[in-house]
Amino acid sequence: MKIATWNINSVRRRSALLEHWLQATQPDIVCLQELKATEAEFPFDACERAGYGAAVVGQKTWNGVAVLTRDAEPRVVRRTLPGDAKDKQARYLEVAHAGVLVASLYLPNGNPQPGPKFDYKLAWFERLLRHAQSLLQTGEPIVLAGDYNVVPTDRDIYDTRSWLDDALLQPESRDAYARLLAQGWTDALRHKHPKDFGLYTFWDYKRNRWPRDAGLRIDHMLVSAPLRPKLRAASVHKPMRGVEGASDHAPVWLEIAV
DNA sequence: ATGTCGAGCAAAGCTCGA
Repeated sequence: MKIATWNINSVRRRSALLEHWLQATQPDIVCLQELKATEAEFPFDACERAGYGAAVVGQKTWNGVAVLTRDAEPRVVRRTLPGDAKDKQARYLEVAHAGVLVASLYLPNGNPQPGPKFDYKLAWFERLLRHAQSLLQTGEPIVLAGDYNVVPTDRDIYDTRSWLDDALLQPESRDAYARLLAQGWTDALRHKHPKDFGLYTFWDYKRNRWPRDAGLRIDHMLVSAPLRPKLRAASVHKPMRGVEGASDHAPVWLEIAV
């Protein structure tokens, strides 16, 4: 079984690209982030042509997450991250499919820091930590996939110099991610490539960063203990960053033995 | 500070967010 996650950076701008990519790669489950669209604006038709059903948590202009399932309608488990009923940002969606619980999450960017946006990021992270702990305690096969907006270590970035003040590299952000892993989650991509440098998922549009391969690893797939021994492969679909009209993120995928 | 995208507002170039 193949599961993928992709920060698509506007699902309307890239609906044709999404359709072609689905047809070419055929993952069983796909998590999308940064739809920049409401549910009404979501290209259900393009997904359907590629053979996918879709569940969408959308919002006008910003954020937005979705989960697509091949040859099936997704069974939605929850549409919000628990812990703050006043938080209306579309950043979390949980679906059950083929015996796996899959979450598509879009953690707040947090820039500029310090400031209210960074505070929101850290508060969202604490909510995720609490919910992830309760999910782990079920003992079920679970994948938490998405754009975490965290560069876990200096191995996950080309060079830290121009990013030292960025919210993605702050010690508080990295500490929260480390505490999440310490609960018992496995970072699938890093687990399969423990020593690799150049394992990136995001290349900023600015400053010629894609041609220079000046990337960051911020899109992660965390799997629960029952899935860890079943992990066959995990990788980045890097060519998708180089196509005409690309998102600034490449898809990440993993394969589980069934 | 810079750089490049995408969306929104509204009719063109700005602002915001990333």
